[in-house]
Amino acid sequence: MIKITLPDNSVREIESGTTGLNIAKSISSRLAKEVMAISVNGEVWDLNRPITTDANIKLFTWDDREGKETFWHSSAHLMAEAIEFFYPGTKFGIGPTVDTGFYYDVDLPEGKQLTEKDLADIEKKIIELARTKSEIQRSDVSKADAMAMFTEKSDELKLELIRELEDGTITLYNQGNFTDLCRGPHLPNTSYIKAIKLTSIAGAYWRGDEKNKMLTRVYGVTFPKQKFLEEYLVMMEEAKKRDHRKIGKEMELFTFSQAVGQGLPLWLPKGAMLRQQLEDFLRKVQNKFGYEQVITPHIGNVELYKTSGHFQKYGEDSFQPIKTPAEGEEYMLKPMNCPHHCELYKFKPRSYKDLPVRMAEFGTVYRYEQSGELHGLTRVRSFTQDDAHIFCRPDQLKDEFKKVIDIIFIIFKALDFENYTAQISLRDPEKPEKYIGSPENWDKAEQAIIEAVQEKGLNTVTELGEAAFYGPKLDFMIKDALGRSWQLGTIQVDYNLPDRFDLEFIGADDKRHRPIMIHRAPFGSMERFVAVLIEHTAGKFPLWLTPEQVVILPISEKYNEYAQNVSDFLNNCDIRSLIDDRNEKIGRKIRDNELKRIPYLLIVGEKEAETGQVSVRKQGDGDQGVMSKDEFAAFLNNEVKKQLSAFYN
RNA sequence: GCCGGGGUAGCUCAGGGGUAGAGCGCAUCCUUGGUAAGGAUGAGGUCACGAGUUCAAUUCUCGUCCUCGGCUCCA
Repeated sequence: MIKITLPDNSVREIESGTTGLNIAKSISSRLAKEVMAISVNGEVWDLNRPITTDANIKLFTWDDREGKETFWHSSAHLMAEAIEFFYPGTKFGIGPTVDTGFYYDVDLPEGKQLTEKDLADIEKKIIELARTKSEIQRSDVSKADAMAMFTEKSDELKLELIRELEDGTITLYNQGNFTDLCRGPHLPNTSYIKAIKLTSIAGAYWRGDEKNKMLTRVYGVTFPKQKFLEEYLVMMEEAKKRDHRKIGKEMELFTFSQAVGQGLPLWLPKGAMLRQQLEDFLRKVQNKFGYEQVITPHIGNVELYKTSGHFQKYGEDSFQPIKTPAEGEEYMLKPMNCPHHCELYKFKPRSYKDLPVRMAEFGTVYRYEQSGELHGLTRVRSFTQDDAHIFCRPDQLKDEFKKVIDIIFIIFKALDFENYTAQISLRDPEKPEKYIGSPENWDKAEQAIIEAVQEKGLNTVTELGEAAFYGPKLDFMIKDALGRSWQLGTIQVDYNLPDRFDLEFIGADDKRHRPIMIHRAPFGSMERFVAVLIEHTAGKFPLWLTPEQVVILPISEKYNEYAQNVSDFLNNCDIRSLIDDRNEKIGRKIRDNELKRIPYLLIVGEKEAETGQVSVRKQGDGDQGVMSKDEFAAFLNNEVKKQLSAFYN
């Protein structure tokens, strides 16, 4: 007999060799049906693997991440079996799970190709295979046996993987006619898988290295119930409606032109207005935090970027230098603002009493991103950073860093961004050649971020190898409508640029000292931020950001005078745009489709003219009642306040 | 940059070797004047661009540009 301990700390005595599935059965028959995996002393196991020692266990179902992963991992194997059925001789790379579903990288036989049209057949086959209720069996094998087996299949992808494994740790999983090298765990049998959707097909480099062969990656997602699949499909449809590229076009916020060039966004009037609102908002916040606005040119001498180190790092992948009539003189479109700001810092000697110096600029930069990477407004070749650089003393660093976190919180709160991930990006200790600057400075910079984050009580994940080449950073990531993660806010600690630019301040000791630089951009870039904002609000921006809010619709011309009064009033309320149906003095004629998008409609008619009132309608919310001018003022202010309250809090 | 889909009216898309289609939108007129509407008529297209095959190319082939899904990259 062995002792197992459940998550609630209750202990059960069971026979040695009992499986997770049997334990689940002994608890309840319903759990036995839903359970998908078990953790044994912290390690996730197959349900049908015998437990032979005392253990802490936890059972996982579809509701647990571990349950889903086991489910999808088995699904990947099943898909591989189906693909092998249609394309014998296919070689299999890796088939892991992702956030939603799984994929398998496959190398199809010479001359064969998978297209979207083939997916339906594979889906059918998978369901067919699932229904056979094949057991998924685990077996330990020696390295030699594993090598022999995959040599016979001449699957050099698997052989490459096996070569890197240690003898004694190699396990195979088999279901039906398919055997795969795999660590597991897996479902007991294939019948759990009830519904499948193969979502897409794409190329992917073997082992993620662009020097390697390109394999075919098939993405899929499976569910234990048909209903879950249907819900998933509906959700994806809904998500597509929120795509900022679609809404941006419909609302006439921005566009692209082949003639202007790839990845170069053109902001339409309404989009420009929206963006300006965001800039004004941030400028106000930054003013409160002691920032000063600066303005720098869009180009800079190549030498400037050689000093900063950016040219050596990115020169070949940038827009190439611009020649001038002068022999040998070259300028670059600026790919970042920092070097310009360093020069601003240097324009006069700085005292320790002057620090911190906080320079802010909505600076437009130009980066030649790989063509395949461009994506709506989230990845473009010209974008405007809400950039600022803080030059401070070492003793001010942590405090300054924390204040930047505060600014980011103000922004996220005002715009209801709750589901962000804060990520500390540190250097990759195994690839020091990727970074500039001394290890001591890197240690200091990384430590400063970690401490500031701890003191702010921020939940973070830490990623090694994600740092910028000149310093570590704290990034705020937000997901778009389709669940893709984008970096928005970023704060970076930099000891290197001050060195390279030989920045100094005079200390209280009358000696020269090196300031530390913080790079930061709460929005990240205006382009990307607007994109994410569109997807979060589905184009229903907070009132204070809405391009057009109120329409006056007089019923007949003799009320124009009254409409004019209302219009004057609205103008005083900082309402940007008024549209009137028939009064040309106020505006152009309104179109029906425009009317549908406008949040507030005022109807000014005979009754209202007599009583001095307006009928107010709110889009999606119907009649708000008949109001006097003052009542309407109060109403509108209240609406604005509702939207602003988050900011005021 | 790489693999694989696309590019037909302002938008969403159908079609297909013989001079181009729908719905929505747009324009004009009518109707309606407490209404986020109804009707009639009409204007919009070198079928992304360039070359080739052909009696004939928007359709087939190749190249270029752009775009979409991934991969790689992301100062």
